[in-house]
Amino acid sequence: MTETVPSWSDERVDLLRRLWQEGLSASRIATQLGGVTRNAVIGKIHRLGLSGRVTKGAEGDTPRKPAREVEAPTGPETAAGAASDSPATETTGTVIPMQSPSQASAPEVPATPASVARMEPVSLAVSSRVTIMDLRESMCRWPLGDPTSPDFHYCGDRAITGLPYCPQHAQIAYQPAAERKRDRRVGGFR
DNA sequence: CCCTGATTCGC
DNA sequence: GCGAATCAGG
Repeated sequence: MTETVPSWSDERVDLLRRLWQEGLSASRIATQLGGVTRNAVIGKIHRLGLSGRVTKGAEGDTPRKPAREVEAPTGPETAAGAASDSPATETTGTVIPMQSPSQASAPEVPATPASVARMEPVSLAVSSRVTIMDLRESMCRWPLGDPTSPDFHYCGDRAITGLPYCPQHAQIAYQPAAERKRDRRVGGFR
């Protein structure tokens, strides 16, 4: 099978854009895309020019940090690098509408997870149903409920590092042979 | 320790 | 262009 997932196909880039715009973290986007790390996602985000999701117009003053200061010439020439820092005018003071007019397929309110969570009153019967979307590397993947049901979700608790399950479910999943030894009955499992 | 994004730089 | 390594922070 030639399941090649080489570069950023249009579909993947599109998905990346939407997920990023929706506020998902880079690691989660990477997990969902598959085959890429969060670094790749972040790198692509920057290359696409949509870095820095603006959530707060006022504060949130994030001073640009050097991040990597391998060799510092510590000379007058450093001004050259620093001068070319502001590519575009920042701090316009205007709130970003970020509502593209050509944004088809958005006739109604998109109702992003964030907005839903915000307007969450008290009428949420199910407490935090961890779906496949919410699953992360360090979350317990113990399935709960009927996989064919829309109610299906995962445990979602903190998984033991290196294991797919939380301590409780890992205990169920990995029962020591020693304990089963004396409890072993003839003719079948269970 | 878990996570987040930002940046640099070798490929 | 890509992304691992790294940085810097919550």
